[in-house]
Amino acid sequence: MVKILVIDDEEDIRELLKYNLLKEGYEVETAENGQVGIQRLKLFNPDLIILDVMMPGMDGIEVCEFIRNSSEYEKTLICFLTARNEDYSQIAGLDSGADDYVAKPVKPKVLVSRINALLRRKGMLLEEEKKEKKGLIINRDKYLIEKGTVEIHLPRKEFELLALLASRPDNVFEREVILEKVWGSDIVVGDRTIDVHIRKLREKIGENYIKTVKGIGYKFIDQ
Amino acid sequence: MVKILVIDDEEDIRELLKYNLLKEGYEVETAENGQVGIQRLKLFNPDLIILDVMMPGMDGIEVCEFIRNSSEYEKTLICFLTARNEDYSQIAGLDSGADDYVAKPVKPKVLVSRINALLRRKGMLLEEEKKEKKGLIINRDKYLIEKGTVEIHLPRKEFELLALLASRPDNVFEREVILEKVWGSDIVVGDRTIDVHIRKLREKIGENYIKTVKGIGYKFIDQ
DNA sequence: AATAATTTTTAACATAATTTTAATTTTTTA
DNA sequence: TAAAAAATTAAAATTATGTTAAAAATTATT
Repeated sequence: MVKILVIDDEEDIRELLKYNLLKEGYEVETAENGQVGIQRLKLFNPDLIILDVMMPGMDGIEVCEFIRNSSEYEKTLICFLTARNEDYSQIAGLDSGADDYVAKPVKPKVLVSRINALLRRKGMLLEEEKKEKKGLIINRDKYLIEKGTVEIHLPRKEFELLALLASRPDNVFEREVILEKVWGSDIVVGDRTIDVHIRKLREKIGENYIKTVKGIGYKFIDQ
Repeated sequence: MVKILVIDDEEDIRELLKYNLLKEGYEVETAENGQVGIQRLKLFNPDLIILDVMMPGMDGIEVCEFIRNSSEYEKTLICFLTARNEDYSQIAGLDSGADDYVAKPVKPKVLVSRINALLRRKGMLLEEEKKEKKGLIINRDKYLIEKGTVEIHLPRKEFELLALLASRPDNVFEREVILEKVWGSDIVVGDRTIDVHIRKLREKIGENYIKTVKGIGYKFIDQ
Protein backbone atom coordinates (compact mmCIF):
# COMPACT_ATOMS: atom_id res chain seq x y z
CA MET A 1 0.00 0.00 0.00
CA VAL A 2 1.39 3.38 -0.98
CA LYS A 3 1.35 5.83 1.93
CA ILE A 4 0.85 9.56 1.49
CA LEU A 5 1.22 12.30 4.08
CA VAL A 6 -0.58 15.57 3.44
CA ILE A 7 0.80 18.63 5.25
CA ASP A 8 -1.30 21.75 4.91
CA ASP A 9 -2.59 24.31 7.37
CA GLU A 10 -6.02 24.56 5.76
CA GLU A 11 -8.33 21.88 7.01
CA ASP A 12 -10.53 22.07 3.92
CA ILE A 13 -7.62 21.24 1.68
CA ARG A 14 -6.42 18.43 3.91
CA GLU A 15 -9.84 16.84 3.87
CA LEU A 16 -10.34 17.35 0.16
CA LEU A 17 -7.04 15.72 -0.68
CA LYS A 18 -7.45 12.95 1.85
CA TYR A 19 -10.87 12.04 0.51
CA ASN A 20 -9.67 11.90 -3.07
CA LEU A 21 -6.49 10.03 -2.33
CA LEU A 22 -8.29 7.47 -0.20
CA LYS A 23 -10.76 6.93 -3.00
CA GLU A 24 -7.78 6.25 -5.25
CA GLY A 25 -6.65 3.53 -2.90
CA TYR A 26 -3.82 5.25 -1.06
CA GLU A 27 -3.22 5.21 2.65
CA VAL A 28 -3.41 8.80 3.84
CA GLU A 29 -2.36 10.73 6.94
CA THR A 30 -2.58 14.47 7.41
CA ALA A 31 -0.80 17.10 9.46
CA GLU A 32 -1.79 20.68 10.06
CA ASN A 33 1.69 22.21 10.18
CA GLY A 34 5.36 21.51 9.66
CA GLN A 35 6.20 20.41 13.17
CA VAL A 36 3.33 17.95 13.36
CA GLY A 37 4.18 16.82 9.84
CA ILE A 38 7.67 15.83 10.88
CA GLN A 39 6.34 13.93 13.87
CA ARG A 40 3.87 12.01 11.70
CA LEU A 41 6.59 11.38 9.19
CA LYS A 42 8.61 9.38 11.70
CA LEU A 43 5.73 7.15 12.68
CA PHE A 44 3.97 6.88 9.37
CA ASN A 45 6.99 6.68 7.07
CA PRO A 46 5.11 7.73 3.94
CA ASP A 47 6.18 7.07 0.38
CA LEU A 48 5.14 10.54 -0.65
CA ILE A 49 4.50 13.85 1.04
CA ILE A 50 2.19 16.51 -0.31
CA LEU A 51 3.50 19.69 1.20
CA ASP A 52 2.04 23.15 1.25
CA VAL A 53 4.73 25.76 0.74
CA MET A 54 3.13 28.58 2.64
CA MET A 55 2.27 27.68 6.18
CA PRO A 56 2.53 29.66 9.37
CA GLY A 57 5.43 28.62 11.55
CA MET A 58 7.66 26.08 9.87
CA ASP A 59 6.92 26.45 6.19
CA GLY A 60 7.07 23.85 3.45
CA ILE A 61 10.55 24.77 2.39
CA GLU A 62 11.92 24.19 5.84
CA VAL A 63 10.14 20.87 6.10
CA CYS A 64 11.53 19.87 2.73
CA GLU A 65 15.03 20.81 3.76
CA PHE A 66 14.69 18.85 6.94
CA ILE A 67 13.57 15.77 5.02
CA ARG A 68 16.24 16.04 2.40
CA ASN A 69 18.90 16.41 5.04
CA SER A 70 17.96 13.21 6.84
CA SER A 71 19.21 10.19 5.01
CA GLU A 72 16.44 7.87 6.14
CA TYR A 73 13.87 9.68 4.01
CA GLU A 74 15.98 9.61 0.91
CA LYS A 75 13.39 7.80 -1.14
CA THR A 76 10.42 9.75 0.14
CA LEU A 77 8.90 11.76 -2.67
CA ILE A 78 7.84 15.34 -2.12
CA CYS A 79 5.18 17.19 -4.04
CA PHE A 80 4.72 20.87 -3.29
CA LEU A 81 1.52 22.81 -3.29
CA THR A 82 2.37 26.32 -4.42
CA ALA A 83 0.23 29.39 -4.67
CA ARG A 84 -0.02 30.39 -8.29
CA ASN A 85 1.51 33.78 -7.60
CA GLU A 86 4.30 32.41 -5.43
CA ASP A 87 7.62 34.20 -5.49
CA TYR A 88 9.61 32.48 -8.21
CA SER A 89 12.97 32.84 -6.61
CA GLN A 90 11.57 30.71 -3.86
CA ILE A 91 10.20 28.06 -6.17
CA ALA A 92 13.49 27.88 -7.98
CA GLY A 93 15.21 27.31 -4.67
CA LEU A 94 12.95 24.38 -3.96
CA ASP A 95 13.89 22.49 -7.00
CA SER A 96 16.73 20.72 -5.27
CA GLY A 97 14.30 18.90 -3.04
CA ALA A 98 10.90 18.55 -4.59
CA ASP A 99 9.91 15.89 -7.08
CA ASP A 100 6.96 17.80 -8.44
CA TYR A 101 4.70 20.66 -7.60
CA VAL A 102 1.11 21.51 -8.19
CA ALA A 103 -0.32 25.03 -8.23
CA LYS A 104 -3.12 26.04 -5.95
CA PRO A 105 -6.02 26.07 -6.06
CA VAL A 106 -5.77 22.31 -6.52
CA LYS A 107 -8.26 20.43 -8.59
CA PRO A 108 -8.50 16.99 -7.02
CA LYS A 109 -8.45 15.20 -10.36
CA VAL A 110 -5.34 17.00 -11.45
CA LEU A 111 -3.58 16.33 -8.21
CA VAL A 112 -4.47 12.67 -8.18
CA SER A 113 -3.28 12.12 -11.71
CA ARG A 114 -0.07 13.99 -10.99
CA ILE A 115 0.48 11.84 -7.93
CA ASN A 116 -0.20 8.70 -9.90
CA ALA A 117 2.20 9.80 -12.60
CA LEU A 118 4.89 10.68 -10.10
CA LEU A 119 4.62 7.35 -8.34
CA ARG A 120 4.57 5.49 -11.58
CA ARG A 121 7.65 7.37 -12.75
CA LYS A 122 9.46 6.44 -9.60
CA GLY A 123 8.42 2.81 -9.94
CA MET A 124 6.29 2.73 -6.83
CA LEU A 125 2.96 1.81 -8.34
CA LEU A 126 4.12 -1.51 -9.69
CA GLU A 127 4.32 -3.03 -6.26
CA GLU A 128 0.68 -2.25 -5.85
CA GLU A 129 -0.24 -4.15 -8.92
CA LYS A 130 1.68 -7.19 -7.80
CA LYS A 131 -1.21 -9.16 -6.49
CA GLU A 132 0.18 -12.50 -5.46
CA LYS A 133 -0.74 -15.35 -7.68
CA LYS A 134 0.95 -18.60 -7.05
CA GLY A 135 0.16 -20.55 -10.13
CA LEU A 136 1.89 -20.39 -13.44
CA ILE A 137 0.19 -19.37 -16.61
CA ILE A 138 1.48 -20.86 -19.82
CA ASN A 139 0.93 -18.16 -22.39
CA ARG A 140 1.48 -19.67 -25.78
CA ASP A 141 0.57 -16.51 -27.68
CA LYS A 142 3.34 -14.56 -26.05
CA TYR A 143 5.38 -17.74 -25.74
CA LEU A 144 6.26 -17.14 -22.14
CA ILE A 145 5.33 -18.17 -18.63
CA GLU A 146 3.59 -15.77 -16.30
CA LYS A 147 4.43 -16.24 -12.67
CA GLY A 148 2.45 -13.57 -10.90
CA THR A 149 3.58 -10.42 -12.62
CA VAL A 150 6.89 -11.86 -13.69
CA GLU A 151 7.29 -13.05 -17.22
CA ILE A 152 9.63 -15.93 -17.76
CA HIS A 153 10.96 -16.53 -21.21
CA LEU A 154 11.83 -20.10 -22.05
CA PRO A 155 13.53 -21.62 -25.08
CA ARG A 156 11.47 -23.92 -27.20
CA LYS A 157 12.17 -27.34 -25.76
CA GLU A 158 11.80 -26.12 -22.22
CA PHE A 159 8.59 -24.32 -23.04
CA GLU A 160 7.07 -27.30 -24.79
CA LEU A 161 8.10 -29.65 -22.01
CA LEU A 162 6.55 -27.44 -19.36
CA ALA A 163 3.46 -26.87 -21.46
CA LEU A 164 3.01 -30.61 -21.76
CA LEU A 165 3.41 -31.28 -18.06
CA ALA A 166 1.20 -28.35 -17.09
CA SER A 167 -1.51 -29.42 -19.52
CA ARG A 168 -2.59 -31.97 -16.92
CA PRO A 169 -1.50 -30.93 -13.47
CA ASP A 170 -0.80 -33.76 -11.04
CA ASN A 171 -0.74 -36.21 -13.91
CA VAL A 172 2.41 -38.26 -14.31
CA PHE A 173 3.95 -38.18 -17.75
CA GLU A 174 6.17 -41.12 -18.52
CA ARG A 175 9.56 -40.44 -20.00
CA GLU A 176 8.59 -42.23 -23.17
CA VAL A 177 5.51 -40.09 -23.57
CA ILE A 178 7.48 -36.93 -22.97
CA LEU A 179 10.02 -37.93 -25.56
CA GLU A 180 7.37 -38.66 -28.09
CA LYS A 181 5.34 -35.52 -27.52
CA VAL A 182 8.14 -33.03 -27.13
CA TRP A 183 10.89 -34.50 -29.26
CA GLY A 184 8.86 -36.47 -31.76
CA SER A 185 8.52 -40.15 -32.28
CA ASP A 186 11.43 -40.56 -34.61
CA ILE A 187 14.07 -38.39 -32.98
CA VAL A 188 16.46 -40.20 -30.70
CA VAL A 189 18.15 -38.42 -27.86
CA GLY A 190 20.19 -39.65 -24.99
CA ASP A 191 18.86 -40.71 -21.68
CA ARG A 192 19.81 -37.66 -19.71
CA THR A 193 18.40 -35.05 -22.03
CA ILE A 194 15.06 -34.83 -20.30
CA ASP A 195 16.71 -34.50 -16.92
CA VAL A 196 18.75 -31.58 -18.06
CA HIS A 197 15.69 -29.78 -19.35
CA ILE A 198 13.87 -30.44 -16.10
CA ARG A 199 16.80 -28.96 -14.22
CA LYS A 200 16.70 -25.80 -16.29
CA LEU A 201 12.97 -25.49 -15.85
CA ARG A 202 13.23 -25.87 -12.11
CA GLU A 203 15.90 -23.21 -12.04
CA LYS A 204 13.74 -20.80 -13.95
CA ILE A 205 10.25 -21.34 -12.57
CA GLY A 206 11.11 -22.56 -9.09
CA GLU A 207 11.97 -25.93 -7.59
CA ASN A 208 8.52 -26.90 -6.45
CA TYR A 209 6.51 -27.06 -9.59
CA ILE A 210 7.86 -30.23 -11.16
CA LYS A 211 7.96 -33.42 -9.15
CA THR A 212 9.93 -36.49 -10.05
CA VAL A 213 8.13 -39.80 -9.95
CA LYS A 214 11.00 -42.18 -9.87
CA GLY A 215 10.88 -45.03 -12.29
CA ILE A 216 8.01 -43.40 -14.19
CA GLY A 217 8.46 -39.78 -15.15
CA TYR A 218 7.49 -36.28 -14.01
CA LYS A 219 4.41 -34.42 -12.96
CA PHE A 220 3.49 -30.76 -12.70
CA ILE A 221 2.05 -29.56 -9.41
CA ASP A 222 0.08 -26.33 -9.50
CA GLN A 223 0.94 -24.40 -6.34
CA MET B 1 11.24 17.55 -27.97
CA VAL B 2 10.91 21.02 -26.43
CA LYS B 3 12.84 23.62 -28.41
CA ILE B 4 14.53 26.58 -26.77
CA LEU B 5 16.13 29.56 -28.45
CA VAL B 6 18.71 31.51 -26.47
CA ILE B 7 19.31 35.11 -27.55
CA ASP B 8 22.18 36.83 -25.80
CA ASP B 9 25.11 38.89 -27.01
CA GLU B 10 27.60 37.28 -24.64
CA GLU B 11 29.00 34.09 -26.05
CA ASP B 12 29.92 32.71 -22.63
CA ILE B 13 26.33 32.96 -21.49
CA ARG B 14 24.98 31.41 -24.66
CA GLU B 15 27.29 28.44 -24.31
CA LEU B 16 26.65 28.05 -20.59
CA LEU B 17 22.91 28.00 -21.07
CA LYS B 18 23.06 25.82 -24.13
CA TYR B 19 25.16 23.25 -22.35
CA ASN B 20 22.86 23.08 -19.37
CA LEU B 21 19.66 23.01 -21.36
CA LEU B 22 20.95 20.31 -23.67
CA LYS B 23 21.90 18.27 -20.64
CA GLU B 24 18.33 18.66 -19.47
CA GLY B 25 17.10 17.16 -22.71
CA TYR B 26 16.00 20.25 -24.59
CA GLU B 27 16.76 21.09 -28.16
CA VAL B 28 18.69 24.35 -28.18
CA GLU B 29 19.60 27.01 -30.72
CA THR B 30 21.37 30.28 -30.00
CA ALA B 31 21.53 33.70 -31.54
CA GLU B 32 23.95 36.52 -30.79
CA ASN B 33 21.60 39.46 -31.27
CA GLY B 34 18.01 40.41 -31.85
CA GLN B 35 18.07 40.41 -35.64
CA VAL B 36 19.66 36.97 -35.87
CA GLY B 37 17.30 35.80 -33.16
CA ILE B 38 14.28 36.69 -35.22
CA GLN B 39 15.72 34.91 -38.23
CA ARG B 40 16.36 31.77 -36.20
CA LEU B 41 12.92 32.03 -34.72
CA LYS B 42 11.31 31.60 -38.11
CA LEU B 43 13.29 28.51 -38.98
CA PHE B 44 13.54 26.91 -35.58
CA ASN B 45 10.08 27.72 -34.24
CA PRO B 46 11.01 27.30 -30.59
CA ASP B 47 8.61 26.63 -27.74
CA LEU B 48 10.46 29.03 -25.50
CA ILE B 49 12.86 31.92 -25.95
CA ILE B 50 15.40 32.96 -23.37
CA LEU B 51 16.01 36.58 -24.14
CA ASP B 52 18.59 38.94 -22.81
CA VAL B 53 17.08 42.37 -22.17
CA MET B 54 20.18 44.41 -22.72
CA MET B 55 21.80 43.84 -26.04
CA PRO B 56 23.45 46.24 -28.49
CA GLY B 57 21.29 47.01 -31.49
CA MET B 58 17.84 45.51 -31.22
CA ASP B 59 17.35 44.87 -27.53
CA GLY B 60 15.29 42.22 -25.83
CA ILE B 61 12.31 44.43 -25.36
CA GLU B 62 12.06 45.13 -29.05
CA VAL B 63 12.44 41.45 -29.87
CA CYS B 64 9.71 40.64 -27.40
CA GLU B 65 7.41 43.23 -28.89
CA PHE B 66 8.05 41.90 -32.35
CA ILE B 67 7.20 38.39 -31.26
CA ARG B 68 4.10 39.38 -29.36
CA ASN B 69 2.86 41.33 -32.35
CA SER B 70 3.08 38.43 -34.75
CA SER B 71 0.23 36.02 -34.28
CA GLU B 72 2.11 32.92 -35.32
CA TYR B 73 4.26 32.98 -32.19
CA GLU B 74 1.36 33.33 -29.85
CA LYS B 75 2.23 30.25 -27.90
CA THR B 76 5.95 30.84 -27.78
CA LEU B 77 7.03 31.45 -24.21
CA ILE B 78 9.50 34.19 -23.39
CA CYS B 79 11.80 34.27 -20.42
CA PHE B 80 13.86 37.41 -19.92
CA LEU B 81 17.35 37.64 -18.57
CA THR B 82 17.57 40.89 -16.67
CA ALA B 83 20.48 42.56 -14.96
CA ARG B 84 19.84 42.62 -11.24
CA ASN B 85 19.98 46.40 -11.18
CA GLU B 86 17.72 46.78 -14.17
CA ASP B 87 15.30 49.62 -14.08
CA TYR B 88 12.16 48.14 -12.62
CA SER B 89 9.82 50.43 -14.43
CA GLN B 90 11.16 48.82 -17.54
CA ILE B 91 10.73 45.31 -16.21
CA ALA B 92 7.22 46.12 -15.16
CA GLY B 93 6.59 47.36 -18.66
CA LEU B 94 7.72 44.07 -20.05
CA ASP B 95 5.26 42.13 -18.08
CA SER B 96 2.71 42.21 -20.80
CA GLY B 97 4.95 40.11 -22.98
CA ALA B 98 7.23 37.94 -20.88
CA ASP B 99 6.21 34.76 -19.15
CA ASP B 100 9.01 34.82 -16.63
CA TYR B 101 12.32 36.47 -15.94
CA VAL B 102 15.55 35.49 -14.32
CA ALA B 103 18.08 37.89 -12.89
CA LYS B 104 21.66 37.94 -14.03
CA PRO B 105 24.14 36.64 -13.19
CA VAL B 106 22.31 33.38 -13.93
CA LYS B 107 23.02 30.24 -12.01
CA PRO B 108 22.45 27.39 -14.45
CA LYS B 109 20.59 25.27 -11.92
CA VAL B 110 18.24 28.07 -11.09
CA LEU B 111 17.57 28.86 -14.69
CA VAL B 112 16.96 25.25 -15.64
CA SER B 113 14.53 24.71 -12.82
CA ARG B 114 12.74 27.94 -13.68
CA ILE B 115 12.47 26.83 -17.28
CA ASN B 116 11.21 23.45 -16.19
CA ALA B 117 8.64 25.07 -13.95
CA LEU B 118 7.53 27.47 -16.65
CA LEU B 119 7.06 24.74 -19.21
CA ARG B 120 5.29 22.54 -16.73
CA ARG B 121 2.97 25.39 -15.80
CA LYS B 122 2.11 25.95 -19.41
CA GLY B 123 1.45 22.28 -19.88
CA MET B 124 4.26 21.77 -22.30
CA LEU B 125 6.28 19.23 -20.44
CA LEU B 126 3.48 16.77 -19.95
CA GLU B 127 2.56 16.66 -23.57
CA GLU B 128 6.17 16.14 -24.46
CA GLU B 129 6.49 13.26 -22.09
CA LYS B 130 3.41 11.70 -23.53
CA LYS B 131 4.69 11.97 -27.05
CA GLU B 132 8.15 10.75 -26.22
CA LYS B 133 7.04 7.67 -24.43
CA LYS B 134 4.44 6.49 -26.82
CA GLY B 135 5.22 3.67 -29.10
CA LEU B 136 4.95 3.51 -32.81
CA ILE B 137 1.86 4.29 -34.79
CA ILE B 138 1.31 2.35 -37.95
CA ASN B 139 -0.47 4.73 -40.26
CA ARG B 140 -1.78 2.72 -43.14
CA ASP B 141 -3.45 5.66 -44.85
CA LYS B 142 -0.21 7.55 -45.16
CA TYR B 143 1.66 4.25 -45.41
CA LEU B 144 4.27 5.26 -42.90
CA ILE B 145 5.27 4.81 -39.28
CA GLU B 146 4.97 7.62 -36.77
CA LYS B 147 7.54 7.53 -34.03
CA GLY B 148 6.72 10.50 -31.84
CA THR B 149 6.87 13.36 -34.28
CA VAL B 150 9.13 11.58 -36.72
CA GLU B 151 7.66 9.93 -39.76
CA ILE B 152 9.41 6.84 -41.00
CA HIS B 153 8.80 5.72 -44.54
CA LEU B 154 9.08 2.01 -45.17
CA PRO B 155 8.99 -0.02 -48.37
CA ARG B 156 6.13 -2.42 -48.76
CA LYS B 157 7.48 -5.66 -47.40
CA GLU B 158 8.98 -3.98 -44.38
CA PHE B 159 5.79 -2.06 -43.74
CA GLU B 160 3.59 -5.12 -44.01
CA LEU B 161 5.89 -7.14 -41.81
CA LEU B 162 5.91 -4.47 -39.12
CA ALA B 163 2.18 -3.94 -39.44
CA LEU B 164 1.61 -7.63 -38.92
CA LEU B 165 3.83 -7.86 -35.86
CA ALA B 166 2.42 -4.67 -34.37
CA SER B 167 -1.15 -5.79 -34.93
CA ARG B 168 -0.80 -7.84 -31.78
CA PRO B 169 1.92 -6.48 -29.56
CA ASP B 170 3.74 -9.03 -27.41
CA ASN B 171 2.32 -11.82 -29.51
CA VAL B 172 4.78 -14.17 -31.12
CA PHE B 173 4.38 -14.65 -34.84
CA GLU B 174 5.88 -17.82 -36.14
CA ARG B 175 8.07 -17.64 -39.17
CA GLU B 176 5.62 -19.74 -41.11
CA VAL B 177 2.79 -17.41 -40.26
CA ILE B 178 4.84 -14.39 -41.22
CA LEU B 179 5.70 -15.95 -44.53
CA GLU B 180 2.12 -16.78 -45.24
CA LYS B 181 0.68 -13.43 -44.24
CA VAL B 182 3.34 -11.14 -45.67
CA TRP B 183 4.62 -13.11 -48.61
CA GLY B 184 1.63 -15.26 -49.42
CA SER B 185 1.09 -18.96 -49.08
CA ASP B 186 2.42 -19.92 -52.46
CA ILE B 187 5.51 -17.77 -52.75
CA VAL B 188 8.73 -19.42 -51.75
CA VAL B 189 11.60 -17.37 -50.48
CA GLY B 190 14.86 -18.33 -48.95
CA ASP B 191 15.52 -18.90 -45.33
CA ARG B 192 17.21 -15.62 -44.57
CA THR B 193 14.73 -13.29 -46.19
CA ILE B 194 12.72 -12.61 -43.06
CA ASP B 195 15.86 -11.94 -41.06
CA VAL B 196 17.07 -9.38 -43.51
CA HIS B 197 13.78 -7.53 -43.36
CA ILE B 198 13.83 -7.63 -39.59
CA ARG B 199 17.33 -6.16 -39.66
CA LYS B 200 16.21 -3.30 -41.86
CA LEU B 201 13.22 -2.63 -39.67
CA ARG B 202 15.31 -2.58 -36.54
CA GLU B 203 17.69 -0.16 -38.21
CA LYS B 204 14.88 2.18 -39.11
CA ILE B 205 12.55 2.09 -36.11
CA GLY B 206 15.07 1.26 -33.39
CA GLU B 207 16.56 -1.94 -32.05
CA ASN B 208 14.16 -2.47 -29.18
CA TYR B 209 10.82 -2.89 -30.83
CA ILE B 210 11.16 -6.31 -32.37
CA LYS B 211 12.22 -9.22 -30.23
CA THR B 212 13.41 -12.55 -31.50
CA VAL B 213 11.89 -15.65 -30.00
CA LYS B 214 14.38 -18.18 -31.10
CA GLY B 215 12.95 -21.30 -32.57
CA ILE B 216 9.54 -19.70 -32.99
CA GLY B 217 9.52 -16.29 -34.61
CA TYR B 218 9.35 -12.62 -33.70
CA LYS B 219 7.25 -10.36 -31.55
CA PHE B 220 6.63 -6.64 -31.42
CA ILE B 221 7.05 -4.94 -28.07
CA ASP B 222 5.27 -1.65 -27.61
CA GLN B 223 7.63 0.64 -25.71
C1' DA C 1 12.09 1.71 -74.33
C1' DA C 2 16.19 2.56 -71.89
C1' DT C 3 18.05 3.94 -67.74
C1' DA C 4 18.16 4.90 -63.03
C1' DA C 5 16.65 4.13 -58.53
C1' DT C 6 14.70 1.41 -55.26
C1' DT C 7 13.26 -2.73 -53.25
C1' DT C 8 13.65 -7.55 -52.55
C1' DT C 9 16.08 -11.75 -52.39
C1' DT C 10 20.04 -14.67 -52.19
C1' DA C 11 24.18 -16.48 -50.49
C1' DA C 12 28.07 -16.91 -47.61
C1' DC C 13 29.80 -16.50 -43.37
C1' DA C 14 29.64 -15.01 -38.33
C1' DT C 15 27.58 -15.15 -33.99
C1' DA C 16 24.79 -16.49 -30.40
C1' DA C 17 21.49 -19.38 -28.30
C1' DT C 18 19.79 -23.81 -27.64
C1' DT C 19 20.19 -28.58 -27.21
C1' DT C 20 22.64 -32.68 -26.35
C1' DT C 21 26.20 -35.48 -24.59
C1' DA C 22 29.17 -37.35 -21.38
C1' DA C 23 31.27 -37.85 -17.08
C1' DT C 24 30.29 -37.78 -12.30
C1' DT C 25 27.61 -37.53 -8.15
C1' DT C 26 23.58 -38.10 -5.49
C1' DT C 27 19.31 -40.17 -4.25
C1' DT C 28 16.06 -43.82 -3.95
C1' DT C 29 14.52 -48.31 -3.24
C1' DA C 30 14.53 -53.23 -2.93
C1' DT D 1 24.14 -51.58 0.91
C1' DA D 2 24.19 -52.44 -3.86
C1' DA D 3 21.88 -51.46 -8.06
C1' DA D 4 19.14 -48.47 -10.63
C1' DA D 5 17.41 -44.10 -11.56
C1' DA D 6 17.85 -39.46 -11.53
C1' DA D 7 20.49 -35.06 -10.61
C1' DT D 8 24.10 -32.19 -11.75
C1' DT D 9 27.72 -29.94 -14.35
C1' DA D 10 30.38 -28.26 -17.91
C1' DA D 11 31.65 -28.66 -22.34
C1' DA D 12 30.62 -30.02 -27.14
C1' DA D 13 27.58 -30.11 -30.90
C1' DT D 14 23.99 -28.35 -33.26
C1' DT D 15 20.87 -25.14 -34.92
C1' DA D 16 18.71 -20.67 -35.61
C1' DT D 17 19.37 -16.28 -36.41
C1' DG D 18 22.35 -12.14 -37.43
C1' DT D 19 24.93 -9.69 -40.74
C1' DT D 20 26.81 -8.17 -45.03
C1' DA D 21 27.32 -7.34 -49.64
C1' DA D 22 25.92 -8.10 -53.92
C1' DA D 23 22.69 -9.97 -57.41
C1' DA D 24 18.06 -10.02 -59.08
C1' DA D 25 13.76 -8.11 -59.58
C1' DT D 26 10.81 -4.35 -59.39
C1' DT D 27 9.35 0.28 -60.03
C1' DA D 28 9.98 5.00 -61.43
C1' DT D 29 11.93 8.43 -64.57
C1' DT D 30 13.56 10.39 -68.81
